[in-house]
Amino acid sequence: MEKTFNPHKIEQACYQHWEEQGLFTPSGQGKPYCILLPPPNVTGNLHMGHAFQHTIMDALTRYHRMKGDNTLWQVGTDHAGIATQMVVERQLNANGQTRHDLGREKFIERVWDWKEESGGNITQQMRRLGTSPDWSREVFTMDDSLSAAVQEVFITLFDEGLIYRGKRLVNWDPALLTAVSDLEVINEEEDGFMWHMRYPLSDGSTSIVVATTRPETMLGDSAVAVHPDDERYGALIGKMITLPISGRQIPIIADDYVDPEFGTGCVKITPAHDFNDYDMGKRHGLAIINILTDDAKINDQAPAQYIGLDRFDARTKIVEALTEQDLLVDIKPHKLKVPRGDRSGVIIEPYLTDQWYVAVESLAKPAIEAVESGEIKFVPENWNKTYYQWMNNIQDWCISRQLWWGHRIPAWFDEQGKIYVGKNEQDVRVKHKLDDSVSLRQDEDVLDTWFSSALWPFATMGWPNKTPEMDIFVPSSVLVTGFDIIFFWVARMVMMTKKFTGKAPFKEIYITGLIRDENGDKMSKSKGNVLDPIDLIDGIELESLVAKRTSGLMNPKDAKKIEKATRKQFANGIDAYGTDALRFTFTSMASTSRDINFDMSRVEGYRNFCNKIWNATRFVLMNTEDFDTGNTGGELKLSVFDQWIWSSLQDTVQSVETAIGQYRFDIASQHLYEFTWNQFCDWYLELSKSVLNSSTTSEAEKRGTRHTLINVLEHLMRVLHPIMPFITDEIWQKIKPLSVNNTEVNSIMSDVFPQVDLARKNKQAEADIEWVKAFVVGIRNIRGEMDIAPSKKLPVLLNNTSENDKVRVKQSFEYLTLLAKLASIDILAPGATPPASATALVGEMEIMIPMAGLIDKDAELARLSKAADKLAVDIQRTQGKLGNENFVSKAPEAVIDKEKAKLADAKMQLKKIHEQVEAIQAL
RNA sequence: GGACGCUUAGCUCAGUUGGGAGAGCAUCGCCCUUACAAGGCGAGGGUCACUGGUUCAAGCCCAGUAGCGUCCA
Repeated sequence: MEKTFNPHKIEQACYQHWEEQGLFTPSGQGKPYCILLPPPNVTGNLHMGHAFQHTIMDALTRYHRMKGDNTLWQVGTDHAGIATQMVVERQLNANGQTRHDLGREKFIERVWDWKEESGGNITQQMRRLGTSPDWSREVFTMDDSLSAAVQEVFITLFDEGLIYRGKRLVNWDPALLTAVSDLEVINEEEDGFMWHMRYPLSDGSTSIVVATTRPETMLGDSAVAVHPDDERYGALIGKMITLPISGRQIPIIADDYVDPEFGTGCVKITPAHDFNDYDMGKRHGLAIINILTDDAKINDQAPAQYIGLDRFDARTKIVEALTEQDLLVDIKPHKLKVPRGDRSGVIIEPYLTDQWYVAVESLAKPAIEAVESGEIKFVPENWNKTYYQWMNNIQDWCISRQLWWGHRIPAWFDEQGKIYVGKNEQDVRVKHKLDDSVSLRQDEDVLDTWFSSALWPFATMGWPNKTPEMDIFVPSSVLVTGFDIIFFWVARMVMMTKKFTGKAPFKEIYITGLIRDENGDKMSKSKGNVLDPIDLIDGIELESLVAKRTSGLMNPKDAKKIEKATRKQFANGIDAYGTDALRFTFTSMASTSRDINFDMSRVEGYRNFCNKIWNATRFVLMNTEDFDTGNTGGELKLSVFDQWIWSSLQDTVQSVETAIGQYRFDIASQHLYEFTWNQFCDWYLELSKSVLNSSTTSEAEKRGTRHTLINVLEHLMRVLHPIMPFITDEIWQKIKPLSVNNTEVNSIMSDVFPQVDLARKNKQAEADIEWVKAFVVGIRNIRGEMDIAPSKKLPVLLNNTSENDKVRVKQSFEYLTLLAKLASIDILAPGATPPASATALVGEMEIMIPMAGLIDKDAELARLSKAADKLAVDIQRTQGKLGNENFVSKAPEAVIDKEKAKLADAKMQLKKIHEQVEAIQAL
């Protein structure tokens, strides 16, 4: 083995082996365990959030697989209507073409070509992360099987009256010319203005001033609203206004939606161009006047001079016109939330169009009940509030998109506009008895990508066919996802799965935190703080990192700032930390908090952890490879520390299992780290040297320790495997032949997770080793504080020893000497006068290092005085408690006893220190 | 405006049913000790945001204040 762990050398070959051997497919035996991968966007790249969640899903998958469950991680990608269409359109644009030049059919062929060539990027990146989904079941939301499910669901819902067509306001992207979902609209605060405009009353009596952020929409105003209780305007309610520019007559209405404090207290109402105004318009029966075209230009509803103007040019012209007519009262700077399309970046318009909707009310009810009844549990539980809040205010779902790429809506219109829904035109004709004299035209629109994603839990299992998977893997075990898509995806899956299978889509929903940068900022391209998980695995040069972060920015002006910050933070680029270190970092950070600030120094720490494991293995192999480990018989004599490490391992396995059961991967990771580094490496390996390198230990003892070395390590690799798949398999391949594990499987991932063996628990051995540690630490302490070189071997005297101490000294002599670097250990006879010494306590036993020639008198006095101060504080506090009548009468007995013991111990220690101080001062 | 969350060591974070404040990284000192300098040994470092309450006892429970954040409208 090389001296340093080199992840790059092992990972890819290891993964290839797993995949070629088909190790990711469900065993077909045992309890079903299933995780559904939230299908990533086929155009996407693996980002830190994916890497984090995929690590958790993979750890769960590997753990359950090793526990013997029939484990399926269902994988696939989502066709991402807009994103994918845009990618391909951009390629066409580069050649001076548009999708219209190709026509719909040819364009869709081009998209499929693109998907075949480049659509697998993210799944390749998942492989780099070591994930173990069943690739043989990988699906794509546009596959025939899923498309069939989409059609079936659409037709059923339509036939039941739960899908309908309606004209209402939607989020309209005027660049992409499609409706978009709320999820695809980013509302961010931007600087704008509030224009105060004067509207004269038709009777010429007076005028009122309205305030708006969008003056151009006045062309579509159909009322002015005031609060019914607003005394300023009460007399005007019901009067008419002559709208400037268009000259239309509109009423002044009263509605308590109006906030009298905001602006002038008068609000212009434009039902066709604002969601709130639309609702108010419906309440008051106002005209809905659409003044825009699909691409957000002024349409022919407006006076001639404005027709065809872009919405922002129209704004300028209108403001000018109002100024000329002296109707513009004021322009105030104003911060407002501006909705922008996340793909196009343009401002989204509320726009009146014909769309398809799902009536969700009847679907929502069972979905709410599924959580209320505990059939589905959120982890952490608190997220169910967010879920309820949304589900109880749920709106009908707009499912149509004006795109070419996606599941085309299976609806046909005849010449009168009557709607027929069916699988295809033939099916529709048969179903509705339409002969060829009726001409039918299919709806041009496609379905929202989330519509197919909502069917993921059962469509991936073969629905609408009756398949074994439908029985075995529905409901799935747990959904691992971020809170940002509870509404858009999670809730919809629950509704659809309940509706079409009667079952829940999953039993638990583990909501992970969101990965942010080390300052708590969201990672984004425009901030230039994005980390690519693959770069953390493979490493990246500074120049490449700068180039990557500054290219393709929406706002190229940010490049300078980003470059500067990047050069500062990553002066030497990023090291190659390897997949296992990255995964361990993610699990270590997976606590219950909802924001996770990703700290690069943690990755480095866990890379070092990998190296520690690697080197511990080197040590174990050096001492077992060419030796008898007792596999083929021969007496095994386990030392106290052999028994202790086995005992300690049981606790670790138990803790890890408990933590995983509660989705506390941070706790699981901490136990693994602590055991591996602080117990196994720091103590056990050191202790083992006393047996292995000694000429006085028997062959049976050596065999016992070698046996323990190799087999504890072999167990440990299996416990670590779910989180660190590569290094554990690599090591396991080397050490397994030397261990007692005689499994036939050819990868650790197919082996079993170690079972807690209570017979290996050994309280006596644990207590003995705790005593040894206290002994050794006591001496190291003195050595460290007195600056005594580690190479200097020390003579040690023991005073005030109990029988138990004497037994332990005898038992542990070899390794005490080795670990504490001792020259000798002598037990003082009772009543003997010890020489002046530096001392440490193990219980009541005093460990004494004679000062002569070694220890400075003043330094030792200072050390003792510091310890005495600490004890004095403890004693005072404890005495105070025990002196408190209320405490003694009301606190539980156990707590009181504990305090008493604490006090006695501290007093004993302090007494000894005082004796020491006296002895040394007397020198 | 409504809902939720956060504030613990220099930094990033744990802290179970209330009962002696923890980890990693960073810092300081000593050490190339035959697995590991990506290491070993030792040390220092906290008014648990603030105020009040409940309790024998509060980082933890309750009320309020301040600051920060997210989602919804």
